[in-house]
Amino acid sequence: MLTSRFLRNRCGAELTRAERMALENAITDILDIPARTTLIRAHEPVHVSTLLVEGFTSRYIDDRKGLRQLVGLHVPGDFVDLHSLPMTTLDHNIATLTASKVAIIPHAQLRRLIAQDRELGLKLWFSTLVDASLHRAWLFRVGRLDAVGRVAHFLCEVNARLEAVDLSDGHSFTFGITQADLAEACGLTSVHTNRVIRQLREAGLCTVRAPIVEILDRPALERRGNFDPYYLYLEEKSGARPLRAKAVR
Amino acid sequence: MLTSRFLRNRCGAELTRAERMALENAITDILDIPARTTLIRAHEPVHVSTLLVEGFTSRYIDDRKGLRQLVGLHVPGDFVDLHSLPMTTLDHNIATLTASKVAIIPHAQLRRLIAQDRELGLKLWFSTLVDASLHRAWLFRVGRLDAVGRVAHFLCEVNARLEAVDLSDGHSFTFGITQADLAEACGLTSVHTNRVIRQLREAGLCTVRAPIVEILDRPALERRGNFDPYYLYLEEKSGARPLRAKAVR
DNA sequence: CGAACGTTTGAGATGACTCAAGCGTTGTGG
DNA sequence: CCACAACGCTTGAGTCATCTCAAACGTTCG
Repeated sequence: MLTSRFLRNRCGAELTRAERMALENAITDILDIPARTTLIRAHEPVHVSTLLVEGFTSRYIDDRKGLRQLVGLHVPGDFVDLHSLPMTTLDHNIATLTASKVAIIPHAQLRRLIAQDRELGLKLWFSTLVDASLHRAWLFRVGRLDAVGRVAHFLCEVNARLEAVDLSDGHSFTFGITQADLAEACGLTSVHTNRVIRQLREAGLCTVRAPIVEILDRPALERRGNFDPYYLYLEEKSGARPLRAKAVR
Repeated sequence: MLTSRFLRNRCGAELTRAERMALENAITDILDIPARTTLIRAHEPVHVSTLLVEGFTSRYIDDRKGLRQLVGLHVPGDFVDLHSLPMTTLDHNIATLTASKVAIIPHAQLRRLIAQDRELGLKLWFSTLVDASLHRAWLFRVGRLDAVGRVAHFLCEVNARLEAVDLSDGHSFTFGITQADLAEACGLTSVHTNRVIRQLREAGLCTVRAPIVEILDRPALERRGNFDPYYLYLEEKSGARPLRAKAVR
């Protein structure tokens, strides 16, 4: 099923069978998109939402001189532009990084689904908020970590997200982006990113080669990147997530 | 009215009189909170949402060594934790920067409002997505701008947001945060932030002194910070916002 | 085979950091 | 009402991480 990875393993927001069918039936188009293709341009009105089925896409913001900052990455199962539903136009661009397959769901369909099923509406809302949570983790990464830490944190995140949708076994995964992409995501230059990758390899933490990333020492890599997966809102493998304390106030 | 600044001047999402009244009536508490007080701790379950009425609050993430990255700032009129409604726990902490007044609305009330009024639900969703949009702009700032640019961009943002809620005349505003706060928001050290502020002053762009920020040359400051206010989703002063092109696909 | 693209490496420049000290307010208790 | 502690701001000097510029190398693909 095209939607089978959407909200997979997301804590408390997993879709019911009925919800998944409803979403599946709302799909009006399935498209194959080549790598490096812009899907959505900032400021232009949007009337459909795009569910990523295969491949990787990025959100990015350009400065006046053409320097680009990646502000988000999407993996299969993510809605890349669900937020266009309440917002109607976006503040950033969305483009494929690798060749991708996407499913199209018109906003009109989504509005109908939400009207019929309030729970599904809340889950869609939830999924856009996970994107916001990712943004915050990216801010932490870029604002507070050194270059090695940033790349380590980023790779830990991608590994965890792909693991949640069965595209990583936790130790290696296919990730066909360039070092320049990695650099744009981490706020580094591609030259320095290259050196960072070498350092990670020489430290025995991970290897990044062509389209394969191998995590050699996951605990050490997570430590180096100050990585805590809480922000991904994934289901804990061992039952309920530990709720640390009682309510505030 | 306590809610009068919520979504004020937000493009296409301004509340109707009825919606505002409904929200106002859902408030169960009004609290005065001193500066530097934690409102919400990451990972703890939340059952109410908090609307900021006066003062400034921040969202932040700590690393293992206690280094802090601000990942968000809230000004009067912002819901600081509306996203706790679909998410139930947060991935980050929220604390006051200055003495603040907040209004409390229980999640149960919000759920009731959304069930009664789908449009209001979409507007609440919208307001959480503006936060996400701010995160993206912060990522761009921290990932792609130099120190002077980051501070310039940040001050432009605060000025524009305060202007939208009538707390800035566009040229100066009260903003009682420390240089250390500014540094944590921009991914800099406080020492360097101090030097940056001097540079901005000497270049005649703005002054930051005690609780007052003065914008001396707004166009130049916005240029220096690569600032484009689109991402704030504010109402254009002169009628409709220019929609650059037709729909995608 | 050659062009295009991505990766790798080197050398030098520089922006931001660290450490350290001094200064100016503000608030508080003797 | 003064003294002093606490806090935030300011400045200097030296260091280091990352950037810039430049060139070489290896694949892939037409």
